[in-house]
Amino acid sequence: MVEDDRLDGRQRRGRDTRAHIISAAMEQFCESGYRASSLRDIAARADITHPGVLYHFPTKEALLMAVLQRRDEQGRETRPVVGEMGRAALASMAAAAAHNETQRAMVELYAVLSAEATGPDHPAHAYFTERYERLHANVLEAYTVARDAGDLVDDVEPRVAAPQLIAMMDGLQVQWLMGTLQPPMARIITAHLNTQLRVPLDAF
Amino acid sequence: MVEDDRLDGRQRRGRDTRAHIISAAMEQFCESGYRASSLRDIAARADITHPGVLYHFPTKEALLMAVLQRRDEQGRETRPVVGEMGRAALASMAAAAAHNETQRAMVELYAVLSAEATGPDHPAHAYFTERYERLHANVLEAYTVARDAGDLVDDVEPRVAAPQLIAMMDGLQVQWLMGTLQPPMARIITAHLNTQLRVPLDAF
DNA sequence: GTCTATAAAGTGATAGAC
DNA sequence: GTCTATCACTTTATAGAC
Repeated sequence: MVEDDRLDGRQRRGRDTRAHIISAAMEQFCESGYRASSLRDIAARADITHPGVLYHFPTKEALLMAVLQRRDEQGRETRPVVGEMGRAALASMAAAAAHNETQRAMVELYAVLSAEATGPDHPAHAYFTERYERLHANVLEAYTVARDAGDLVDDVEPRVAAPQLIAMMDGLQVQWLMGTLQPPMARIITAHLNTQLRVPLDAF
Repeated sequence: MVEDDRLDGRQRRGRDTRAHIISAAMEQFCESGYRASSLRDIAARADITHPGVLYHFPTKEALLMAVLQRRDEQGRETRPVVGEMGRAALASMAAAAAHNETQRAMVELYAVLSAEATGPDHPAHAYFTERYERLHANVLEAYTVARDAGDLVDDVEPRVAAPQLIAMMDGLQVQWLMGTLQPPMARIITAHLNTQLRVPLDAF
């Protein structure tokens, strides 16, 4: 019988090439965005040729979607909000900001891609509108629950506070990537939340 | 004597072709960003061929810088802050947000470009770091003056409040472009400023 | 000052060998 | 499953006519 995962010929890595390509694409998209990244750049990073990449992903766009999907699967960032309630969910947003500071490549990917995907014709446009709507719904609920629990200062309106918080996190990431941000992102987000919460969060 | 601005031959528009090209490039960059815009696209908009464009601007990068420079010259947006003091300067940020809502193309240009320009190798990287530093300095001073005039709630730290406000404005623009923002940007910014000011601004 | 023509390089994608 | 070779196209930029 023939071994199913033999490594003869050029088949060096067995079969998880697919996962390896996604990692390479992730790095490349992080550095240059989607449009400016070529399949050849990505292929080179994965130690393969570009038709090799296209064997696993029919188009460049399919590869992009695979990258975004993999990112979603491995969780983080919007996930912590789900399942937690009110004040705790808000605190986890500050934690996410702290976590982001250790993930420059990921932050870059989302900053560049979400701006690119602003145009309705961009292949990731639907992905990002859905992502923003989901995120907004989660944060809105967090503020609503916190208010109903009496955790918020009086004049905080969830419908205004939710887009504010999301915007602040996104905007800080650009300043941070640009290198023009002085204090840590988490500290700035915590300070913002502390103006809305009756009992302040612990500082980061 | 030969007329200096004669219109013989193909020289239809006299000499302000240069300005015309910049306008065309501005529109194109707005819609597609820098990297995805080709000189042919821009040339077509200016009713010219692409070598015609390259006669006036040696490289695509030079054209980009001309677009950004022209934008700075015709003022707006960061300008109102200069010369105004404290509370008034902060109010003008909310006014800028309102103004932006009538300038989708411009907002798009800056959102896409500032994310692209995050990478140190991008041709507009220096432009944007300088821009952010200048903006930060202006907003920082606005908060400092406002605080010293007793216009601010007690625990507002200018060094934290400045990046917060800038981030919120940038982040809201992405949500707005994406089409996932419910209330008007100006209202959201005004609400934020009103949590910091002793006497609230008029609503927009 | 603007054109046509073209160079030189890069793009996503396909065909077919191994 | 990955390669080489290549297609059809687009890109920035240049040369030279008018």
